[in-house]
Amino acid sequence: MAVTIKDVAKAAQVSVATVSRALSGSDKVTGETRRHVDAAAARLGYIPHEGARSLSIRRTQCVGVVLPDLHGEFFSELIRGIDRVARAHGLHLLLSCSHGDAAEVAAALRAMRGRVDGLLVMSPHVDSKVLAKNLQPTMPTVLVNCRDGGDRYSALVIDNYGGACAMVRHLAGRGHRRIAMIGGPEANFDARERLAGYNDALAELLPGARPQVLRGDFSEESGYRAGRRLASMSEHPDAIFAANDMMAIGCLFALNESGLDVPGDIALAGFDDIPIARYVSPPLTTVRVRIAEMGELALERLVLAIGEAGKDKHSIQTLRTELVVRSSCAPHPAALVALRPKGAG
Amino acid sequence: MAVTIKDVAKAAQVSVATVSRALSGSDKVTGETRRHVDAAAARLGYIPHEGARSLSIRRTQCVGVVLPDLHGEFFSELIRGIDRVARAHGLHLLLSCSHGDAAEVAAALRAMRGRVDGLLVMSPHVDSKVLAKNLQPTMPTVLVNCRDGGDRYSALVIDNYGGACAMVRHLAGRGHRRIAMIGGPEANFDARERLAGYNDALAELLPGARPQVLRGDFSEESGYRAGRRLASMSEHPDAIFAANDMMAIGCLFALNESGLDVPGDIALAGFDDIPIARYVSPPLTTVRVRIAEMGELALERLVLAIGEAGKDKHSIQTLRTELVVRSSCAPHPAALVALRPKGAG
DNA sequence: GCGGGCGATGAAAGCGATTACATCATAATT
DNA sequence: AATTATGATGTAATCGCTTTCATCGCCCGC
Repeated sequence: MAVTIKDVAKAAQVSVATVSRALSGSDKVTGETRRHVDAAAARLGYIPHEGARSLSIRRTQCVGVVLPDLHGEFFSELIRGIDRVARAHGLHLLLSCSHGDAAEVAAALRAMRGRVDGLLVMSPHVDSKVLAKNLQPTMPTVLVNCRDGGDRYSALVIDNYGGACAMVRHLAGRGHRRIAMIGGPEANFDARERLAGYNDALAELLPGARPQVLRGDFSEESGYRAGRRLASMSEHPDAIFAANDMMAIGCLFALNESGLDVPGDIALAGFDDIPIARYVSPPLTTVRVRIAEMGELALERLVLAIGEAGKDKHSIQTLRTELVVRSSCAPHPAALVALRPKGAG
Repeated sequence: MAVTIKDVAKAAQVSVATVSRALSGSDKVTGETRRHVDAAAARLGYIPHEGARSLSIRRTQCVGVVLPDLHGEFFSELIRGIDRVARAHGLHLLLSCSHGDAAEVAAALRAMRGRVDGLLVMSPHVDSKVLAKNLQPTMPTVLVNCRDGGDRYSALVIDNYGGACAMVRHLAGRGHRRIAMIGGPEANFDARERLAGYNDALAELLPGARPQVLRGDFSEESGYRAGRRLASMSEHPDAIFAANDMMAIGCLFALNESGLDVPGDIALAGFDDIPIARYVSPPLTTVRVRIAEMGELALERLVLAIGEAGKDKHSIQTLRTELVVRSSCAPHPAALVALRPKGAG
């Protein structure tokens, strides 16, 4: 068995209480005693048992993070933001991912009990009932990117709707009329909001245009399939708005394979602004979500909630998005003629 | 305070021991008692305190993961692999990152004591002394991608040397003679090995050629700078081998900006095969490191070590790399002529 | 010289679980 | 019917630490 505080006490010929006091910063111990204890601890290679410590002080210095998945840049960025704040507050991260399964979310939440001081939960597909059932009511919790927590939890949500509207406005502004969308998974909260933004903006800006939505699931593969279908249509759209960047990229490859040039023949836009978006060619016009920042804000919020311990306000904070114009969406040829009759470029 | 096992015991009118037995699977409790206890637990919304449980059973079902950073795809992939195995074994992940600082590594390691059953440490820059000093000797530990652990720890390393040799061989085989390298950080273990592979393979395959190495630090930015310098040379190399993909991509942009065509004017290769490598244009020829697989293997190894508890063999396992040929490295024009005098497409 | 205050230390009671061991009723054995 | 085996339950120790409270010198002022 590893060396415990008792061993140190014995070695230093003092009581465990004194060892505890001596090691945990300056309480009231003589300088000499402290040196004695420190020496003994060092000699034995004593490392405090944080688990026991947590149990005793009822504080773990850990926060739990429950994510739907770990695949891809989105989560990488999110975790990075979370980590940044965690380290600033001396918190450790207990990571769990649910793979989209409600039962796994439940298991993860329960497993966190007694291990963490607070919880960051992102699960765009579970309702608050699951949370209520598997979370102690006193556990400080911040929901990331799902509004379903109702008034029981604080939440941080992306302005998916506004971002989608902005993109449609941008495309329409460039003269595109037939704007198709590749949607995300039906059950996904973000996907639904983005779709709603698309539909509403389209109805408002181009009253005549009929929305055209292809189903996708946020994967590159599904974007590719959608791209094939769009390319094979007798009359393809002017512009394609994919509900996330990975699908946009899949779509891009499909279009290229079909001999369609982006942005020459067709405009293409995504959502998220994952790092890859800058690197594909043409670079992707997209809606930037400051993912790392979302992680930061979420944890800041949680730290606050932990501090307030119960007297928590349950705010919902919306994260603004930002249109990032790159070269995958050129103005529509017709619009070009209309706007610049002299034919620049 | 949250509801504890005592509350359940009181509610079910049995002892805490019985509650414990009833809830933790079928020990020896009457069916009726069990139902009673279950009902009480459900009614109170009891969720066991895993921290206390861990202390008692001396098992946390957690493994600690100490990484140098969380930025980028490499770690994302690594964590994904780790997670896959963790979930298969019912383990949770305690994540910590050291930002390259030895003191932070030390702090992270100490903070893990009593919280985890084993440790996965990746820190290409700290030596084994830091580990020895801040780790209880009994803590099962697997080092990822640093060989410095000596015989005290098990380790998993990438075959950086072999991969670099293979790439040089590939480039030389395509007729390139003046092959430059953009190196990684000097202190980094991987970077040194890749450089060694480059030097040795070059010496062996092209005895006349003088190695040309530019300093980089694995960042896209540093690759960009190196690319500018290479492009501005009076006589630029035939081929550039970057020590990782991000630098290769930075370099690619610099070359394009300078009016050099890849692969027309110059061949470009990377190392790692991060997902982006497929998406840039031209797609990047690179050395694939199965990063997720490395995470998986590392944790598998750790799980084994935890099981064996002390009687651990301290193996060093090398992870093979794999040449991935894409279109960023065309045959050298001279070689083309030499090999295919008829001038095939 | 003596009681009070004070500051350092130790003893012991938690924190919330598990589990060895004791207990006690009931079933089985002779 | 007496005794033992059996099996469910309770009691209490334990995990490694913190912290309250009691104790015990020691110094001070009167």
